[in-house]
Amino acid sequence: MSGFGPGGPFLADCPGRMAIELLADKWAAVVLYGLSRGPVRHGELIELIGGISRKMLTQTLRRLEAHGLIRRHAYAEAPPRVEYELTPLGATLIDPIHMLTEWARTNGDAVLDALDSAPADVVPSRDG
Amino acid sequence: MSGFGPGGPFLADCPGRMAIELLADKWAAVVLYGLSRGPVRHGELIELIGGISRKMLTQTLRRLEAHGLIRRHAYAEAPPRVEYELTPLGATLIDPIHMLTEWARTNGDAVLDALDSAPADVVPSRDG
DNA sequence: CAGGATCCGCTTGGATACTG
DNA sequence: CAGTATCCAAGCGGATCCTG
Repeated sequence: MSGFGPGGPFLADCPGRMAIELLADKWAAVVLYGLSRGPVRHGELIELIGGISRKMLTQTLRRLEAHGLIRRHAYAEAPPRVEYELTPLGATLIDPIHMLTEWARTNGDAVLDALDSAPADVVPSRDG
Repeated sequence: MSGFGPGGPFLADCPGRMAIELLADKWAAVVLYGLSRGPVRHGELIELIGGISRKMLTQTLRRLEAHGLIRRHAYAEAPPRVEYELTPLGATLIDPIHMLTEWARTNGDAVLDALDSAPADVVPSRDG
């Protein structure tokens, strides 16, 4: 990160931004985490994750694949079977993601508590 | 996370999702990181981050404030001065975010390398 | 300087239907 | 089953103008 020296921008153009933008995606981290135990099929991921459409899943998988984080393996069978798995590079992201989930287990209640005493016009999906 | 037992969805409805969605935002993590050294003014954040519009910054700040991660302090002066700082709760998120930046420093090149040999129709802003 | 209000283009993302 | 293509509504996000 090159730290932030007084006066200069420290956040733009640093590699950390790439990691942030990689996960600044509704589904990227969730999909990666879903693959953390081993190869999973397309349909399995749909059920596993819950709430994601096939379109978004495919789109997310393609993106992660392009970034070298996952690998796609299509079997020439009928009916077709396609499995996705983490690459060694992708596997290194599991720890940071896991830290986030750990954080949530510890501080999740505090966040929900804060949301209760919030104006509610900033947070789209609370009660509705 | 309650692990994932065979058969049931493991990702929906777990507190980890909240943390993911909290940071699954183009600017949330970046703003938090920008505040990690102490109170910063609105205008300073604009220059510090680089690329964010005032509208998005304000919006992001409001959201983080609603989640109890940052605190807003407006001084009754002329010209107006408003500073933002992490709450103790928000400060606990710095470590996980820092892990991501560390990951990027280590694996950033590998990701960029993978992007080079990618179809390029999946990754919006590479060369253009 | 901080930030609300408005307008508007563009992207996001779901639903559906179709291919292999 | 896995994936694409098309349509379309909703929201994001920038530019601009205005207030305190």
